[in-house]
Amino acid sequence: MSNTATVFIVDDDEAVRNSLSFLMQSVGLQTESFESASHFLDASPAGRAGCLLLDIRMPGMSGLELQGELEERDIQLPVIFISGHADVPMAVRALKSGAFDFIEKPFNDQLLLDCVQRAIESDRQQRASGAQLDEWRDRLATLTPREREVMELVVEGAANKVISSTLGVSLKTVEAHRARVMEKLKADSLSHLVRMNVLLHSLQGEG
Amino acid sequence: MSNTATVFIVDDDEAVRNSLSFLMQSVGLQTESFESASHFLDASPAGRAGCLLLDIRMPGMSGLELQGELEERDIQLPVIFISGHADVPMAVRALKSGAFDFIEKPFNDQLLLDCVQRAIESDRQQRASGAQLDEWRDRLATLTPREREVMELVVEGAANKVISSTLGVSLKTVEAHRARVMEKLKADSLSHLVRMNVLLHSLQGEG
DNA sequence: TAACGCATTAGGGTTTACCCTTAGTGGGCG
DNA sequence: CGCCCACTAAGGGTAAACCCTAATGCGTTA
Repeated sequence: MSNTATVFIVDDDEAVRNSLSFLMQSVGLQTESFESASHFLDASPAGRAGCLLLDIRMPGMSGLELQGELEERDIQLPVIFISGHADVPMAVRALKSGAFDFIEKPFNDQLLLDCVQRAIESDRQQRASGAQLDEWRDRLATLTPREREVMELVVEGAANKVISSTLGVSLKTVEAHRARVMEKLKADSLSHLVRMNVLLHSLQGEG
Repeated sequence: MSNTATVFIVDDDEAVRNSLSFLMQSVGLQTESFESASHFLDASPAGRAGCLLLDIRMPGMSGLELQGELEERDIQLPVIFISGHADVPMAVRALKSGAFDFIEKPFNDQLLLDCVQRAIESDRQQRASGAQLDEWRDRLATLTPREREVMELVVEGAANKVISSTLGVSLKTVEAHRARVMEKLKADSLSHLVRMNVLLHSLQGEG
């Protein structure tokens, strides 16, 4: 997996791409440039770490449309918009759609580099916590329907006795399911189990 | 407590204030107008529900400065900026500082009303969950230092035996502290206790 | 059809948590 | 000084959770 941070550059103007790419490489950042949104999407950047420098006004798919498409495809990459002819509504829409920043040309080189570094760091943290959540989701997927049912009641704070009467099964059955839940989820304690679930559900509701 | 949603209007232009106020009242919204940021702050809007329509360019304290001051004072009110002479950096700064929206004059009446309704609804939900968190914080404050210490270990998943050796006290003492923790926090189960803590800590880290 | 995974039940034993009562010590306060 | 509170600790009992083993029925799949 290419986990090295990459600064993706999408701009229809070759001079701009080269300029940005040069600037990024001057501080040791790895870059990949694309002349259009569709070229970028074709390169399937899913799973790649880093950030995206995106021109907002381009022939074909616009920057805002590409941002929407990335959202659609669950490709989480911090997007820094760069535009020379931007108006306020554009900037507002971009930021409300989750853009990391919105920078006007001409820009200050150092400010852009700082912004890129923050975006990359943000992406890194996002991926770190995301990886943990993915692992939990994978483990959760290995539970049988019955086990998941028992788990939910356990997390809600129900005692085994309550769970057994709720599900209409014996106490011993609940104990068996519960033990398998703890084992499959690699939860070493009840609090661990509850924390997993709370964090999974809270992020599930947001995203 | 005045829990009715109020649309606060802060603009140095009386004509604009009247116009906005009239528009809001036309759909039954309660309004309060202020000619400057400081007048608004003097009215101590802390705890009031609703949203804030804020002109970005005013004599004295600017809209952006007022937004910062509200943040400083922990006054959480969705801010909708309204400006006739805004540039992109202003809008970017406002939104990155947490503004609910940023609207340019001249604006479409219906769009602004929709925005205000969304802001009020957002504020309502924020307050609902905030009230629960405040109650938990209050209960947490009633714990003695030792009780809090025990609670943290319990939440981390440590068994009483482990806690007793960690703190260097007897098992019985831990049981006593633990029982008082559950009682004071009105936690009816271990999962309840863990959920409280996770939610409190996750929001503590963000805000 | 045989093997497998799944859900279910069960016994027996160990460990842990929970509940109630009692009680000693040290600190701060009226 | 006496009182309240935090912290400590104990005994003793009940309930719940945890661990290991074992068995049955029921679908699906190899």
